[in-house]
This record gives sequence, structure tokens and C-alpha cells, in this order.
Amino acid sequence: MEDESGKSIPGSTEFSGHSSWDTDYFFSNDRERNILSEFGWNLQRDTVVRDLETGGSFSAFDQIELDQRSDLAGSFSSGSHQVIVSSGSASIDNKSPGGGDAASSPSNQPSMSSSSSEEQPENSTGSDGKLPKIASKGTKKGQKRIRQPRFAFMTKSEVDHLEDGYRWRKYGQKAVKNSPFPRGYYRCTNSKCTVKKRVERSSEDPSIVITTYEGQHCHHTVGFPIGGFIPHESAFAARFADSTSTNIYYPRVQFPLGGSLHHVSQLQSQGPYQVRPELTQRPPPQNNEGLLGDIVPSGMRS
DNA sequence: CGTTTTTGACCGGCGC
DNA sequence: GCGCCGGTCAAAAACG
Repeated sequence: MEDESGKSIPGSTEFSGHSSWDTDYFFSNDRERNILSEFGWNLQRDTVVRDLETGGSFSAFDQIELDQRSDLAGSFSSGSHQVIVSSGSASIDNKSPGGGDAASSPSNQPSMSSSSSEEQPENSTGSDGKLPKIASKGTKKGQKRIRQPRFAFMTKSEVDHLEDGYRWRKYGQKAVKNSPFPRGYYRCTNSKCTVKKRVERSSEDPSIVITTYEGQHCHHTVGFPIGGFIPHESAFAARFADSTSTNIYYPRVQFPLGGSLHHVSQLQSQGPYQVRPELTQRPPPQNNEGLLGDIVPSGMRS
């Protein structure tokens, strides 16, 4: 468990290449993982979690949750609530066009990292740009799509598509600028579910897989009866609000500490963790393999 | 034969 | 206004 003990990635493996991520939280320590595990997110030691909250998504949550988030934000960033609440004003893209590209606003783009060479590996540039030709998705003209909460997981793994208890169907793949690795786009196979996820490898550390989830499942996992998926913001906020005494998370936007923002030290630890290829297809009967399969929040199901 | 993956085209946002 | 780029579509191929 104490794999990362002291190990620091030589090349400082950080999220450098992902400066555009609307990141709010970034977990990289055992302690942080422990907290997550209390949610039922039994993350592998090689996993780092990031909450890619977006401004637009807040409209989907209660005010209470917002408040809690504010508290949370203030606890570590001296009241820079915007960091959390609006994801560093990263993307309130459900506003009018032009104003929505807040994500690209210079203010929230600290030195970010050494190699900002990589542009938006995550899109966030507010260019969610989709609006499928088939306007069946309820994306009417004038009202942009509200981006769902996003969470990214960095995992050291040989396989790209990590098992998470849900069934996904790939609907696209694109080459990532400045990265030799393509990015895969997946959608939950449940027709009623709009959750999507992107999978890509870190161009800096090919052994790391970055999985970004967007949205919340409206159904249970296939292999995990305890259903639920990404805990609601409220859960997050509440939990963290409780442990404000410790620096559980780091608001990237608030820590322009020259690239050293987040060292995913544990990532470089060669934990025995690895997902078998077969598992990528079918959810395992038990929740010990999956990266997110364990994510099924235990207390979620109320 | 039903489902998933592959892959090129297309769309819309954004920067220049 | 144009080109770039991320994200999505959809037809065909692949798979089990």
C-alpha cells in the first residue's frame, strides 16, 4: 500500500499536459485515497483522481451542494471559491457563446506545467462543440449543452480501457495533438444513460492511462448490484468539508507552483495492479479488479 | 445475427 | 473569414 512512499517521478509526472482540464481535485496520496475509499471508491494505488467539475454542471445540483463546495473551496484556497465552485471559472460554457470559453481565460491558466505543449487533451477549451447533426439529443439551438460533472482517473495500466463495472461502446477515436496516443470515446451502452468517457494515454508517461468520465449513470453497474457511480458532488463536498483540516485535495488553479502541482508519485510505483484484457469486455464478478468498479459508492445507495 | 469497433466525414467553437 | 481542433456521427467491417 505504501508504494509511493517517497518515490517521486523522475520527470515529474504531473498533469502538465493537461493544463486545460477543469480540475478541482487531484488525489495523489494514500490519505486522499482513503478518503475516497470511504465513498466506496477503492482506488488502486496507482490511481489518481481528478474531479473535472465544470461550471455548467452545477445547474444540475442543489444549492446546498453548491454551498458545501464553496466551503470546501474556501478551506484551502483562502476563499477562492471560484476554484471549486466554478472550476476555476474553467467552463461555464452553458452560457452564451464567447463567454463560455472561460476555460481558456488566462487567469486560470497558471504556468500550469512545464510542458504546456500539449494543448487541450481534454477539450475543456469550452469547445465542447458537439451538437450532433441529429438534433435529437435535445440540444436546441441557442441553448448549449450543459456539461456534466467530469472526473478523471489516472491509472498505471497496460490496458487502455479499464474495467469499471459498466458496459461501454466505443463511438469514436481521435488522434491527440502532440501525443502519439489516440483518445478513445466511449458511451455507456445503456440507452437511457448519457454517461461518456474518454480514454487516453499520457503522452508523458505512456504507462499511465487517463480515463475521464462525464455524467452520472442512471442505472447500476452490470457486475455490481450496489449501483451508483460517481458520488454526487454533495457527497464529495460533505466529505471533504469534514476533513478540511488536512490538505486532501489541491485546487490546481490555485497552485501555480511551477508545475509541481501534482506529482502523481504513486503512479510511477510499479504496483502489481493491472487489468487483464478480458476484463475490459466483461465486468468481473467481484470488485477487486476494476478501477472504478470499486467506485460504487457504498453509502451511495440510500 | 446482434452487437461492438473502426474510421473517415462532419459539425461547431475558438484562435489568429 | 479561415483554418485548426476536439468531439460526434454513421456506414461498413469485425466479432462472438
